Amino acid sequence: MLGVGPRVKTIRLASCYRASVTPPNAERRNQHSRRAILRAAYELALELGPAKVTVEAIASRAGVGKQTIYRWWPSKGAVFLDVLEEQVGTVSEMPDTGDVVADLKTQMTAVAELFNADFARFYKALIAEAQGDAAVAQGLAEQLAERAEGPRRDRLSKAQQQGQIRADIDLAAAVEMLYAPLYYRLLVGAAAPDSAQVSAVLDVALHGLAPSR
Amino acid sequence: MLGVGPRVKTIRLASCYRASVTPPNAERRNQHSRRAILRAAYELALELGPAKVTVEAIASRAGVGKQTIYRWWPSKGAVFLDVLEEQVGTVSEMPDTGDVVADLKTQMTAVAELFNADFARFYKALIAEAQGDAAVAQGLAEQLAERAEGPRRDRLSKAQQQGQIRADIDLAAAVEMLYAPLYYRLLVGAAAPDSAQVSAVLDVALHGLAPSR
Amino acid sequence: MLGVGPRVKTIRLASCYRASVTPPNAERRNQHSRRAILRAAYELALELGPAKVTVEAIASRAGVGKQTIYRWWPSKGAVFLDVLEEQVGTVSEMPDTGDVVADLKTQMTAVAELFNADFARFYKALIAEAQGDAAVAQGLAEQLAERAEGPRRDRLSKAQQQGQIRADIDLAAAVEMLYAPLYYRLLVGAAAPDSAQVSAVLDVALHGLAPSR
Amino acid sequence: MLGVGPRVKTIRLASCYRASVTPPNAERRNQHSRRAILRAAYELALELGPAKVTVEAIASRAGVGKQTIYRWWPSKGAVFLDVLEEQVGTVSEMPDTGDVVADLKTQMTAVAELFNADFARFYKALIAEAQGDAAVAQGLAEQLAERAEGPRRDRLSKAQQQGQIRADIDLAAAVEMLYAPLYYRLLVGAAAPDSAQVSAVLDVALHGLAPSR
DNA sequence: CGGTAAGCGAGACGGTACGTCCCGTCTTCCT
DNA sequence: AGGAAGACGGGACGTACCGTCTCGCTTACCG
Repeated sequence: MLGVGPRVKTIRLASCYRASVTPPNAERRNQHSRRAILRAAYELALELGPAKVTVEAIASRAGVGKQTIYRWWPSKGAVFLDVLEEQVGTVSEMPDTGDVVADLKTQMTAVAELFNADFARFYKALIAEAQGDAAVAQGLAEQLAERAEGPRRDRLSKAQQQGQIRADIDLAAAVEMLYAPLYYRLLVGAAAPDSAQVSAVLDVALHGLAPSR
Repeated sequence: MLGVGPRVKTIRLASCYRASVTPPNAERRNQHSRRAILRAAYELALELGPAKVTVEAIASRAGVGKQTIYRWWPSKGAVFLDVLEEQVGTVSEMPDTGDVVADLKTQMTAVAELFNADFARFYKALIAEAQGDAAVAQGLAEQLAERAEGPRRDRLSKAQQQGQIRADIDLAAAVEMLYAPLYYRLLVGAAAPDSAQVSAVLDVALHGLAPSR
Repeated sequence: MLGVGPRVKTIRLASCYRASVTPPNAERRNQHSRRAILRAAYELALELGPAKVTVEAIASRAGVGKQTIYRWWPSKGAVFLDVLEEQVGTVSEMPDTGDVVADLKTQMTAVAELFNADFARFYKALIAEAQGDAAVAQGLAEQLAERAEGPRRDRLSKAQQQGQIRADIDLAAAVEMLYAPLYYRLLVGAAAPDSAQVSAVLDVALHGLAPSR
Repeated sequence: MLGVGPRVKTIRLASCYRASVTPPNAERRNQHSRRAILRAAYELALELGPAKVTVEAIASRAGVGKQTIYRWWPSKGAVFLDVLEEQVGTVSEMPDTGDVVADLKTQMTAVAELFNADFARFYKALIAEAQGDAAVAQGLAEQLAERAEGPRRDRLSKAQQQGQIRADIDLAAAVEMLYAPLYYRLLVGAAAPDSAQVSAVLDVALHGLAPSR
């Protein structure tokens, strides 16, 4: 019957990456298949919308065996995470013209536009996936912290040193306040993020809610 | 003999047309079952974590036929939305002591605590569900807009009239800036929201990033 | 909120068009599973009686996924038909001692006994299934014609050539007359078939109703 | 919840008719509903084919509440049995012209025609139902014995007394031999019964298989 | 330079959950 | 009280995917 022969190569370890005793040899990995899988996953997320992408559909679209996916990624969400890494390079850089307000406006607007584009469907799929898969959640958080929040915090830090920003500001909180509204609208809001929102947020963030003395 | 002839496969629902059907008579609805279903859905979301709750488990836990769920809700997410409506009444009220900053701190801290409690797992399940179900997404957005953002905006509006807040502030943006960081951490951040975050956010929000003249 | 909008109901499969799909690869079929399924179906038909056997019970008893049944058989009845094919070999052979009357008595008694044994419950289940499934009905008829009636007709034909049976007899009708009473009692009669019935039938069949000249 | 209030009026007794402690008052029975139910059951059996008729469909077609069916019949099969009683009167009479062979041919041909007509679908539905419902099986057997076999046996008996049939014939077996082939073809045969079959059967039955001395 | 072991495509397998249909019981309201 | 209507708890249906497991087939390395 099925299952005879040498088995139990892998030990289940749900929330953690790869636990096979004989991991696949990465050097022999077929890069063509890898790219086809990432591409298919991205396309399908755009086409079908978040949460309707299946592993079988990815494999089929990529012209790949299902096992090839499971050999290299522990879950569908992990594939999505890899896709993300390839897609978001574009907006993770922070411009630096010397004018921090202008730079923030530039970059926040770019993010808002990204969240309005096709990419939004994919990103929502990934975040939904993360709610049920701790490894994906962690990967997403790390990606966000290192690739997105880091440069933003650095930019604010520089501005702070230049005196464009108050010295006693908690920069992490500042970054969250500036960008979280964009994520909020993406994930739970009725409206999509736009440049009007960016302007309003920047206005409040710069001058504060308190009336001027 | 059997099985000869062309293999057939039925087409996915969506590609067949749909016809409306007499809706169930709401007056005869069994309120006991309704409550048992909402209760079971909430408990299971807490116990199993987001994305592992099944309709069958809800029905079984509630001592109810599956059809009774499908009769009254179009999807699992819709059940979650109804649960939400029953659960969040507690934090949707906005205190009004006359001191808007103190009130915000009180209420934001309450929300942060809620997002740290069991409720967080449930809320994440709901938001994940919303990514794949447009009706749930819309319901969630409406719930948020009407029950949560509305009172908050109203409170800020009153404070604005009292001169505690600048007159030229976009209140919707302000509310988003204050609360979005909490949602951001709940859904995508590495850390959970806490009172330190609340303090930092309020500090930035009140006095702004710009250095005092 | 949720659930507003027109209630919808999906249309029954039959009214949607069907599309053929790649059939499974018969070479890779797991013979162990196949046998376990046939065995489980037979056992359950005996234990639970006709019409209480479910596909889920067969799959569970066989230690098999439901899909493995649906992959290889179009319906529960088709499984039963395959079981039949494996079970009835025993009584489909026709003895040939040279004395056609003795041979008929031997074989008809064997059939009567089969219809009194556990097998009867199974056979009734199959025939009931056939009433609602044209493919099963056809398969059953073919099985009967080829495996049962054929050899019987052949035996009578040989006897006819040997002068043991009138030359102008319609052999198909003769076979039906001899065996149909057994099926009749199995399916609709109050009493079960027995050797007394066999004797009575043979007596009438041999010498006819008409008084001797 | 459901099920509070006075309950347990009826005791389940699967294989037996009616076991309510307070049976309904037959005098107050709505004869209009009764007829509508029988009529709907018959029509649906013809239209949908055997085994696809549901109680809900009968109730709906008859413009009747489901409970009205369950109040007066223990099962769907019992309804079918009642329908049968109304439908088969026509062919249960046995003609008596004095010529038993002619009479048999007349009546067997009538039965064969009935089994070719729409009625066949209904009758097959009933017999299929009987395989899974002992009460229906018993009712069917009784109906058959009393209404069909009885008159036929009586006719043969009379012919026997008149010397048209051998004195030492087992009349029950004779009746079975004559009519069982018709049922056989109806239920499991490939071909439908017809007048050619009737003639062939009568030929064999009258003169026997054995060669004339 | 031919053997062998890995990655690969394909897809069958044991499962779980889906959303639907229908069962037989029940409750409500109407006649 | 009987009946039309239909909500209810339950259970089976046939389908979609899951993640695991063979199968042959390249393909690249190694003896």
